[in-house]
Amino acid sequence: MDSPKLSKSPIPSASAFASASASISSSSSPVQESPFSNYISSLSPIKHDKAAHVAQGFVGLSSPPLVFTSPPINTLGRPQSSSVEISQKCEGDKKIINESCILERSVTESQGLVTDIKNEDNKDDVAVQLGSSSECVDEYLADPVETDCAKSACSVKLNLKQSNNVLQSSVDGLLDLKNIKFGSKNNVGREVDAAQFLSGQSEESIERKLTSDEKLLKIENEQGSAQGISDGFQKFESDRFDLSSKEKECKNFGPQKDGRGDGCSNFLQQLPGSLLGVQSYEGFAKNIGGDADVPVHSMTHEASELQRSMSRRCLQFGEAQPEATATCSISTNRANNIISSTSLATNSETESLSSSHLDLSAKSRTRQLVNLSQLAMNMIPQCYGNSSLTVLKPSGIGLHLNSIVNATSMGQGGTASMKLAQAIKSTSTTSCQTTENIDNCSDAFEKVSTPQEGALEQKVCTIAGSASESLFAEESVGFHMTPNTKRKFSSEDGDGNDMFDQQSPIKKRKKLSNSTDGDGCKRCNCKKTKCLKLYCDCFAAGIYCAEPCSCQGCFNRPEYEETVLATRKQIESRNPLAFAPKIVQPVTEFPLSNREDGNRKTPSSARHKRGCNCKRSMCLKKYCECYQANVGCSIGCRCEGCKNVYGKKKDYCVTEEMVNRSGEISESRVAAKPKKEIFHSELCDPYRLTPLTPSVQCSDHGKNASISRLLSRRCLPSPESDLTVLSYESPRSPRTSDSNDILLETSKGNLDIDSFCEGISYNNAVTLADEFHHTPLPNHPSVIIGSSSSKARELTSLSRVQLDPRSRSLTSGGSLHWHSSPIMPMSPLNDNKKLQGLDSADGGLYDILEDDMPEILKDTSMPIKPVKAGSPNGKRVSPPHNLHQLGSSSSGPLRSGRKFILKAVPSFPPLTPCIDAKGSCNQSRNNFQENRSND
DNA sequence: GAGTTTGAAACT
DNA sequence: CAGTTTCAAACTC
Repeated sequence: MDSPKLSKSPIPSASAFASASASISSSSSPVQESPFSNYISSLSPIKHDKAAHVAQGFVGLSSPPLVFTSPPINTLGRPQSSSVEISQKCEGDKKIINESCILERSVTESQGLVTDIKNEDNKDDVAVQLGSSSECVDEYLADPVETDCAKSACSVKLNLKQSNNVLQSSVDGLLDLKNIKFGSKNNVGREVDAAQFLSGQSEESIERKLTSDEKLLKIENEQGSAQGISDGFQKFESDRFDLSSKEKECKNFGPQKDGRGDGCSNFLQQLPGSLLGVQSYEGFAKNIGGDADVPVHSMTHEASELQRSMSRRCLQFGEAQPEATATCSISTNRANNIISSTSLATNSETESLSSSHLDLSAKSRTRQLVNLSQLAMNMIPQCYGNSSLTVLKPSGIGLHLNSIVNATSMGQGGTASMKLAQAIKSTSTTSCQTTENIDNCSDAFEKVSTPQEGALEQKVCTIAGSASESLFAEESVGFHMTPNTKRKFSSEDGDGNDMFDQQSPIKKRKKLSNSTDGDGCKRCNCKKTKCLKLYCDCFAAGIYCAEPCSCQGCFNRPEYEETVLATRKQIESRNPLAFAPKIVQPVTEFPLSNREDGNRKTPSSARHKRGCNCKRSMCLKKYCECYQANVGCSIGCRCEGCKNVYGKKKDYCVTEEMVNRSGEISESRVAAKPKKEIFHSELCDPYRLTPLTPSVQCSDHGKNASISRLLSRRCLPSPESDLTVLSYESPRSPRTSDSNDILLETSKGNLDIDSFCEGISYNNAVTLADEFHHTPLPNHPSVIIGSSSSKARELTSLSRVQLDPRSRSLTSGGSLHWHSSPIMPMSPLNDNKKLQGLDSADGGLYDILEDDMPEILKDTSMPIKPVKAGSPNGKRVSPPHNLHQLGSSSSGPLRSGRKFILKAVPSFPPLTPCIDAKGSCNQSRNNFQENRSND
């Protein structure tokens, strides 16, 4: 994990903000970029922890910070920056009685930031929102009670609105001011929290500051600057729980009725999650008190805890996700967001629950929603329109063995990864906090929630799990849900803090239950490594050792956080992917027939990133990491006599072989293959080396990187070959089948994001990212082709070449690309040169991306789907044929890529909100279709 | 529970 | 990069 310090240090964030602000002005693109970074960060524990790490995440990539700063998604960058600006303005203008001026300024600035997006209408909206936000703040400050109520109410509304807006916008595929606005709004609120929080200021100090500001604000309010507080409040009371109505309003999305809404949200955001939040919450509760089922007191208490936890979470998650500023917790917030958005259902119960919850989480929600939406857009354009839930899941592609075990056994829960915990560090809370937060949330739900509680909770859990899992692509890439989380959920009390406290009885209980419950959580028994090496499952999984552990001299504990972090850094320096999930789920699922043995269907054709090296266990024992992870062996495995019940390497290879045969591409590739790969392929397929190296192979952290390079190069001996690969895959070849499945799912309308996301192989993710960055969705067909993990690489390389015209020039630029929003239209035309250059020029960056990148990013699943859907031509794909044709017919690989795309495109149509989101995408898409029709 | 086996991680 | 050592989990008894 990244050093917590980085995440802690406000400086990075500040710089990020500044850059973000700058980037904001540039256009929506920056925003889009952030999601990837987030994914990346989430996926790789290392990067997650720190906000900074986003930028740092792929240090090697040299991604420009600005890129990451994308506004909405990258809450860090934009939000903060905007918030900073706003705050500065506010402070500077404190004396200014006329809010309108402030608002106008803020609006103007915000508009300036959003230069590209600017629309008159939007402007109005922005102005309204901004003003409202400021008003809200002022109001809040002015009248603690009423404002609190109003705020809470507003926050609820805002949350809903924002979420709705975000969702809607996402659905609409619109990356626009709204998102930006939200980001900026959020930023405003955050700034206070984040800045102070990060700076280590105590809540009290914050409160004092607010108080001081309050006076000024009060004055402003008195002058009637805040129109709507009273009105809004009244309205709120009348409608406060009418979430549906709010939601409608949000959907209307027009200028927000109440400026307050924004302001409230802002205010909430500003709340550090400390006293302010509590106060607001209290006020809210008091106001609502009569109606509230739960005693105000308890609610307040919880609220305070939630706020605190939120803050912590925010920090943690913020680190976990670069995008998130200190304020939001990703998993929980997301869950909340999702819940609120998804379950916005008008139920009073839900309302009450959501209201309390929303208030608390309001800050993060918008952000999260934005992030999610963006992520979804970036990652899964097709799914973008769908609920955030779907999006979430995808993120968690890779998992540590521990995580996997847990995940498999658990299903939902998971403890916050160490990474997250590290993020927490800044807050001085332990890693357990994440879990704690979750617990708190769950508790809050329980207390506040009504009958739906269970459902909501479950949703939350699911969401959290998905989020964690996904970002692990999310980290959660990001987030690795560990057994601990599960425990907490399961446990009633679930005191997150105690989670890691070995001595706490609760832990013991948990341990007992856990050990027996088979949550799958591994606990270490390290004796010599002090749990500071990858030998330690806990450490490797990014979690602190807990009570269940029997380790000796353990330093993998919150109290030794610095040591842990330092060690992690060291290890990461050696192998950036050391803490990345070992199991990746390539999109490609081989035909069941291939997995005969796979009696236990490998959940999603997941594979071990590096593959196993079993010699004697025949992959039938837990010695085998593949087996242990319940995944089949793949080409990447060097195992001998593989009998993995989840999937024999041989089968895997056979599948590849089949593909190859159909494509007949393999030979040329084989020639190019490096010895190692040949060796692998040979193992798999004596006759033919599988041209496509499974993503798994790529995953060898350091070592594999080189391999991956070789592979990519091999794959790209000629642009044509690349094309061939693409074309080849595009058809319904076995490989494509996976993609097709995905498409089918999507077409059904039930995009199984989870599976989809999970399905994305680590490498694929990289590919995907590249593709996204480089290519607009319309062009993605090629990407689609690469759905299979093995394909992923080729595709990746190919996509790079084809998709990213800049690949050459931007060797390091890869990072940029990576970060760049997927939406960014890529120049459809790529030169063969680029392809060629790709191999050599890409160099480390690509390697990093491919090998190191979370598969989610790489995953071309998105494109795949379209391909699949569009794969009427599936058979057409005779590999050589396509290659040559493409190559010959089209002047260059690029062209061939286009052709391929054309074929694939047809399937796309349904897909993508993302694409639709941007006109450019649509245009390209249309063009593409046209070309296709012409062809 | 001790000892053995195993393969990943770490080291050279 | 390959080989060796170290380590801890998995396994066996």
